[in-house]
Amino acid sequence: MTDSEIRYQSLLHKLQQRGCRLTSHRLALARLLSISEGHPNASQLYETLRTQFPTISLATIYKTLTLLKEEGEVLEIDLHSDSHYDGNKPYPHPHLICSRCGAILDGDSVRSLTALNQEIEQTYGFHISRYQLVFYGVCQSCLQAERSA
Amino acid sequence: MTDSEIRYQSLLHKLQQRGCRLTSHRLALARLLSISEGHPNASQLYETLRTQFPTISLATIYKTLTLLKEEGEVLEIDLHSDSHYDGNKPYPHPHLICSRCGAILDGDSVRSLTALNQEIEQTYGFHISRYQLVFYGVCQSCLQAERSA
DNA sequence: TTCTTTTTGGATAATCATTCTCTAAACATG
DNA sequence: CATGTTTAGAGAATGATTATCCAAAAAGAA
Ligand SMILES: [Mn+2]
Ligand SMILES: [Mn+2]
Ligand SMILES: [Zn+2]
Ligand SMILES: [Zn+2]
Repeated sequence: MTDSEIRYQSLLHKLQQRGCRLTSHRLALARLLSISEGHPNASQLYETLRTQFPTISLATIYKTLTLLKEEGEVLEIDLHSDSHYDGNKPYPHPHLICSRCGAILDGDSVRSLTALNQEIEQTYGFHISRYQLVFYGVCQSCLQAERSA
Repeated sequence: MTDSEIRYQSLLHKLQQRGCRLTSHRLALARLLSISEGHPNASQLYETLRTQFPTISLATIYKTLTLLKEEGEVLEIDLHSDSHYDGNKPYPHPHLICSRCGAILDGDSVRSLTALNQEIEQTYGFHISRYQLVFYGVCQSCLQAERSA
């Protein structure tokens, strides 16, 4: 069983547990989220699904995303113009956004994050329940392309 | 000269440098930003100013905020529903948002932030130009109020 | 100063992501 | 199959933000 299939089953399981009807639209969205490497927004999900399901509505995308968010199976990333979604790593983790190519990259695998969280809790007596960390700049491949040009 | 007056003069200076007209509306907004301890959003600024300047428009607030953002004198904090603004610390710094009382607190004075930035640049070969870090949770005073209750 | 030309502040209208509402379809039960 | 209940999802509404455009202010000519 591949990673994305495990993810897909997990999404379905949570929807079922909640007693939601597993319609073809919802199944297709869950699959798309589980196979998406990037971090699509609602419109991108909509446009992709519309080719196979011409009658699907944007509101259905939003409502199902909200369900999956509430079940902790999808992470919402609030950006300036809209929200993007991560269906593979539904826990808080840093994201790197390239201002050249627009890519939204995962920035987990940083050790110093736990230290930062601890320092915040200690310094400010603040009890953290969740965080959102976004870095804006230029990604590795864009930097390399620039250098070799 | 108080801190907020220094800040006020700095805002005015940048608007002048840019060749902007220093209207009463703009002066009032600059002053309000410089004396605000919290992190108001556009509507809050609007409502506050409207008592003294009944003809001011929300669009004027937004346009002046954009000017000051471009001049690096105001930091915009993108949150889920709207943007909030910091006219006193216009450089990126962490914010702590309390889900009980709604306060948006400054979370500068954390040493581990530079380590995190360095780790991101090294691990991912990403060139950071700016970041936004928001912690959600419960603030110190709300925790204390809860304990003593 | 007075008239003309140019700039731009800011009120109003438009936009667009997101949410609300309500109908029609799916489900359960007898 | 009939009848009552739930809910998916299409279309309408909302609300923060942005674009447009007119009037007022500045600049320049005479
Ligand atoms: Mn991610
Ligand atoms: Mn701040
Ligand atoms: Zn890039
Ligand atoms: Zn609080």
